[in-house]
Amino acid sequence: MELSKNFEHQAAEQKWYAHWLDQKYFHSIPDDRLKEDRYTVVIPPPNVTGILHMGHCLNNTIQDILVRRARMQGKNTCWVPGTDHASIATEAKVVQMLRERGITKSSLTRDEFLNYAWEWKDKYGGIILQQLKKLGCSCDWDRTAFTMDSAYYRSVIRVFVDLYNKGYIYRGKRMINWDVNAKTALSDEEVFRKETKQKLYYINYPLAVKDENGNIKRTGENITIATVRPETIMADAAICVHPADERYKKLHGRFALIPLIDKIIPIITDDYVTMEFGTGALKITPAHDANDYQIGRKYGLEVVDILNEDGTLNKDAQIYAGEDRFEARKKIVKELEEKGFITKTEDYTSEVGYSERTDAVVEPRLSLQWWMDMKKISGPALKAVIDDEIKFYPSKFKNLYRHWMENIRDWCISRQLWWGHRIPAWYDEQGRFVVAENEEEAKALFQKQYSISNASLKQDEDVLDTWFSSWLWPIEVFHGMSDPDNAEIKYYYPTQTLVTAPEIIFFWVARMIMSGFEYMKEKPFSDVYFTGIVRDELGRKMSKQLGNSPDLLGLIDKYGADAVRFGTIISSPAGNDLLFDVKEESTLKQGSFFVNKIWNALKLVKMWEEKIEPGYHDTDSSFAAEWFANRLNEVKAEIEKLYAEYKLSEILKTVYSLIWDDFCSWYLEWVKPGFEKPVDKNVFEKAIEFFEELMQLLHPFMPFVTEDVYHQLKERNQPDDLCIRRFSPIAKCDSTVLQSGTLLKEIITTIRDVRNKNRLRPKDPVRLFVQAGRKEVYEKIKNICAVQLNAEDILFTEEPVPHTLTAVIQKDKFYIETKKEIDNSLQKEQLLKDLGYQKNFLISVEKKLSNARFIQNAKDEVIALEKKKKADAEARIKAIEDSLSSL
RNA sequence: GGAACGUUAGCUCAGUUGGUUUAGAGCGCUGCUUUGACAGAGCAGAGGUCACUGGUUCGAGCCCAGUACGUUCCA
Repeated sequence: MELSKNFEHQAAEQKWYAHWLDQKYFHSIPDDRLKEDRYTVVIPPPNVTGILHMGHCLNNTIQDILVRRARMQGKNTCWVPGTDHASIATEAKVVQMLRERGITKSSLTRDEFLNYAWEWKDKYGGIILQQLKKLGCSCDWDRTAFTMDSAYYRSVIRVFVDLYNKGYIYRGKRMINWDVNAKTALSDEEVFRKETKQKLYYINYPLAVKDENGNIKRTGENITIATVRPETIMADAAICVHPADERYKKLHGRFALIPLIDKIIPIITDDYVTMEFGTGALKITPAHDANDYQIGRKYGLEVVDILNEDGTLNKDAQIYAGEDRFEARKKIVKELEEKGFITKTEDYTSEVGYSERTDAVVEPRLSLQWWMDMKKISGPALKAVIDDEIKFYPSKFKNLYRHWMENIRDWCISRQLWWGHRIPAWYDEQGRFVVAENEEEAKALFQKQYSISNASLKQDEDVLDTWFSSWLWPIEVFHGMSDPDNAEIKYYYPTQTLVTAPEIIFFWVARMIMSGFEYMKEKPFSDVYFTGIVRDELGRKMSKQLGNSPDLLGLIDKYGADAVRFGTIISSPAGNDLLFDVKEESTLKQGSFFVNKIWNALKLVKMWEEKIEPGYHDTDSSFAAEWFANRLNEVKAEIEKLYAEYKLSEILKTVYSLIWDDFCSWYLEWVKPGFEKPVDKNVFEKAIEFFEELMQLLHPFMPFVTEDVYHQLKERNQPDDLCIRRFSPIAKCDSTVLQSGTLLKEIITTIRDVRNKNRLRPKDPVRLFVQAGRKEVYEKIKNICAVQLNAEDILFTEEPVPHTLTAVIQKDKFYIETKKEIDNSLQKEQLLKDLGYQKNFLISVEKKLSNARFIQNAKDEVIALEKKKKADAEARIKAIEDSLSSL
């Protein structure tokens, strides 16, 4: 069959992906393979609203590499795909869709809205899963899960009820991130911080004293505080200074008055205050700042909330009620200025939180929410990571994890949204509540707890944080919660490797570990591989906000999925961030060039097939095959080690070089038949065999081209596909053969260089004389040398050969005889340069060896090595000097 | 402000417990080579006082301290 000029990626991708699916290679069912012979991975579920960006591409390519390799190791391999329901993002999408149809959310009932939401989800949700197929991901699509599948939904509710009954979940008024436009609590990851220019206002608070009768009198003095939020002064509960701050020592325990409203507040001390910032005096506003809230709790300060849920001031503010917070700020500043309270205004830039969804400035707000007490559940999860029962790659994340776990804070799990798992709390008209899986049970509980039969109950309007469902992912994708102890959960749990982004180490990874120990009494996975952060060529993090993620599907279409996978992995060293050059697409080009190289090597080898002549034996190529077989095994052993450390980019580089350099540039050139020469059948078959193994090593990284080439190499009977071909065991390698190969390469390179430098054209024939100690080494490689160097003859000599070009390789001397005029000056220059290097080197070694303290302290083998270096250098110097004198 | 990590060739990175020839790779760059696998190529080459300053050591890219810069996370 005629091969196309280039690899046609579009057709091949479609063909092979369909074939793999058709053969059900990605489908796993529990079987009798041992525990160590199974490999399970659960996908970090992308948002159901998501579309493929670089982060997904990196993350899922890595998973696919690991999974494909495991499959080729003969393991029962199961990669579970799916999506999460992404409450906030999805609800926003649905609201937007409704708006386009002229419907407002407020005009709908909850059920009506949810109908629209499901409609949206069924129509547009999960596009990303289709995109993962384009990338070649070998997920078991029969297992596609969704965090709001009905069984999954029930499990989340059951977990909530269970944790509530254990006393881990409570309802409380606490500080949260509040989106004043969407009127919902936000999790921290839904808040993004932006450098924002602000003004820092210096405001005088008059000092006051209280007499025994509680009357307040101004002292006539002031204390000046600095704030960027003057509109919140009415909510101040104290002024705080550093206990060691000399300026304020005399004010400890005194009082001040809030300007404009003349409310008296205490002056307290805490070392939280930074003396150098502003005036060193800090206003404490517990209701409107998270840190101030902590201080307020510590000292039992009053909490005055002056904001409504839409960000306007309320009546407790006493002044400017009903005004928006930023309008109120302007007016208050004006009034403060007019009344002489403001002493100074400075420009000030700091990070301000904005809602990812509405871009509103996030308001720290006290709000009645559901919380989870994390200290009660975190213990085993911390221990498992500290003790390396769960291993982190790279391990630096262990510290980060430990720090977070040791300072863990309660988790706000409620969201003021409709799309999600509705909180199973039921309230009566008086606000009393019970937590139960359904209304019927709630009624029974009310009866039991409050002796009220048939209470009129209303379910909580809010839903749970999406992470409160995805933390059950490794369990519930196998129905371990909804159908405990079923055969699948017993077989697949715990999973092996979790591949995820470091950003969600707390939100997701830590919580999965906690839920794993809580509900399965066992870790959810053994290894966690954290990918780098994807950045653009300017070093900026790729994000939705910046819109600097490339169009992956466009790139796959242009360069092919294999090239995209190559480009992603090659620029992603383990444990480091990935700088993806979107502009030049340089690594994608490199990937597609690599595909082209492989394709051309295939064309070359296939051409030989027709030239096979039975009975023809090419003995010259036997060394080449012997060397390559050893080289292959050497690399296979290296790769094995690298996989154990998840050094995937290193593996890809190694295989790339093995294919391009060792196989194409050396091996194929060494066995290539001469012009119009026949081909030895053995040579051809060996080449095919090596090619197959190379494709196999590369397959996890570049599945399409490798599978295609595998089938081009030979006619195959089903089910002989590369995708499921078992790796052959790694044989020991013969270092003598490898050394001879290195010598051969060095000879070819060096003599080519000499030819180059002396302007000998490749076609100009030469004769080569070798003056070497061990001739037997040369017997094996000399014919290859002759062909590669276009040498008419290779002869041994005991004496320098006059009127030749010379070269020194290792300890051996080479004389190149040519009919062309020889320019000795170049030769001399080169040799002198080399000689200088060697002499300097020798001096440094001799210095070491003549140092008594070195001889005294260094290990024997180190000394022996230095002595060998010395001997080698001396031999080389002698060889170079001999060559020089023969010129 | 606190913490963690990093700083090696123009760019992106390797460099294993300090000694393995006065530092390696890929890409880029420079020169040469165009009819048989591939110019999306081949062959060769140039390019680095390992951020800085001290210290430990017979010996430091590697260990220690400090400085500068950068990134991330937490406030």
